[in-house]
Amino acid sequence: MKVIIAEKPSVAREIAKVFGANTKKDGYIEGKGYTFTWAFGHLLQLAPPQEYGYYRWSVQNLPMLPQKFKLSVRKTKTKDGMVDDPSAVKQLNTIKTLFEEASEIIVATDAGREGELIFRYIYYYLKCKKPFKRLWISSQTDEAIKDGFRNLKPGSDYDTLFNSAHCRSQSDWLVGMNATQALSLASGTRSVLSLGRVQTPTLAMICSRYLENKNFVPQIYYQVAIQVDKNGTAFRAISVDSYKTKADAEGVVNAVEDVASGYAQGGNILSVEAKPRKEPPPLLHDLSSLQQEANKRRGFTADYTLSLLQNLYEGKLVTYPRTGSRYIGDDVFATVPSLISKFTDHSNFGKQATFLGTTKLNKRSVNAKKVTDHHAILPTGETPRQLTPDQQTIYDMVAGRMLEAFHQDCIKEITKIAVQSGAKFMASGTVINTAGWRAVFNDKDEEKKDEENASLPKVEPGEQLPITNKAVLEKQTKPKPMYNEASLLKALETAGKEIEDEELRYAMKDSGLGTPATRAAIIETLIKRDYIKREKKNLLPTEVGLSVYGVVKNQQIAQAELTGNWEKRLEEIRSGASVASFQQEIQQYTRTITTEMLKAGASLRPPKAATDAVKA
DNA sequence: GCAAGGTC
Repeated sequence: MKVIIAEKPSVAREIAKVFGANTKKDGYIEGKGYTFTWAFGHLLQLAPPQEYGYYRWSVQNLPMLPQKFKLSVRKTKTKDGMVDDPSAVKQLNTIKTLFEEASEIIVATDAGREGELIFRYIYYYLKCKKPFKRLWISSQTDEAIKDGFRNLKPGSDYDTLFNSAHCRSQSDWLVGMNATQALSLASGTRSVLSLGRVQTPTLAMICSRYLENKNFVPQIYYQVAIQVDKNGTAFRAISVDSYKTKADAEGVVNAVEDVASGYAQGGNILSVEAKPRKEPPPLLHDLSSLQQEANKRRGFTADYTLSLLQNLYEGKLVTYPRTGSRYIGDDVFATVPSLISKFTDHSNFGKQATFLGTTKLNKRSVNAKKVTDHHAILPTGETPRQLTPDQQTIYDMVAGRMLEAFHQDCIKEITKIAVQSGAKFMASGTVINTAGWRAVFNDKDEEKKDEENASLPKVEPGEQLPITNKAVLEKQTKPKPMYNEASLLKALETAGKEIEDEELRYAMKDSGLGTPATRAAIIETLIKRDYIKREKKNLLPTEVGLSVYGVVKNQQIAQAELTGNWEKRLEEIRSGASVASFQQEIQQYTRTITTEMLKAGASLRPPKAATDAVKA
């Protein structure tokens, strides 16, 4: 019997369906001589410190450098503390039994570093010796699955990928566990002051932006606005120059030849420029872009959006949610027309779905090379029933984005009019000629914000028009805004883009900080540690967060570069480089950061603890 | 009591 193991039940079900296997058992599916089982993500993790004899938090134990790492069942929190997650224990037992009966194992965990780790940890934990082959596919259409099974790879082809995954895992443990204990112990408080490769740079970003914003000194400057009239249609133009003092601006405003000053037609049209601009549709959503959009439009937290999506996914209404790709392959694209046709009766965008049925689809979101472990989020075509209002919101964002992504370009005309009257003034306006993809949601709000003159009247160069109003505008330079969940998610995705070292920047180009699946959890961790808090839509550091930032801000652990550096080394390991030298470096860094935190953490001691320390 | 990674 061959056993196929997937990363999650949904994938195992898809594969079983292609084989025509449909005998459902507890924890697996049987049929056609195969058994299809699954994990629930990581069932196993690197064992916590106490399993190496580091029973209590103590400076004497630091740094904790286990000779050999152990694996233990994923833990879950109960009222009696951390216990083995019962669902993981049960599934592991199922897998164990199936592996014992197997002649061969086919590994169908996600095609990536963590997918490899999920399987190998299970395989080694169960001390399994059965031969295994690797299924390597990035979409779950019937064709992709069949094709993948015709091209099964030897399991050993992925040994170096496992090595890089294992190194990632161990390095995060070593640096995170040790730095956390060191800082917490040194601070003398009883609270946990956690540090890690991802959470600490994230905290640093929030704190540094907060301080930059708070210490920003706004500069006041002035501009002059005039109102020009063309046959009863007024438009506003702003001085091209800005002025340092109010007096300068008043000088300019006084020179404007407006009607009130006795000039019937004092506005001289210098030039009119009208340029058409094509605006291609947005790409399909990945998790992060959807979280950002839901936060902007509805104020949903990243965590809440993920949980709504998970509900929809479990209800088989949307495809896999924790994807980092905004593209689909040609195989999935082939199913898009029929997916779109399911929305022709939709109350909001039925009309656009019907229209798309009659036209050539835009293929901007179709690129198999940019599909990684999973493709972009799509509706499945199943009919939703009884969604909560928030679930409906998210579902509509997924479905609506699909319609947008395959729709036509939006064609705009951007008009700029230059007016001379004492000084030079400019008016600009945007007119949408063909809505294209923008017809789907028909949201005008977003654009109106920056385009005050949505449309401008037709004028010709050389025309002399009356100026019906004029005023001095007082303006201020603005600081970069504080982070909110949307802008932070974006920043995490693109973290590393500004790294100077080209190699490190390259190593991070496809990753950023954290992964789509973990970014929401990182934000929640920082909140749980009392490092940051939500205030209205913003994420602001607390006193604790700022003082931890003060201690670590110049350390490597607070820089996105650390991830870039690791990614570069991990990629080298994946292509065959030695594991030992990277492990040596990590051990050395663990010693360094532990010493540093034990020293620097003392500055976090509360006044009483500090006095006690002096007495002692 | 602690990381980051995955998922119900």
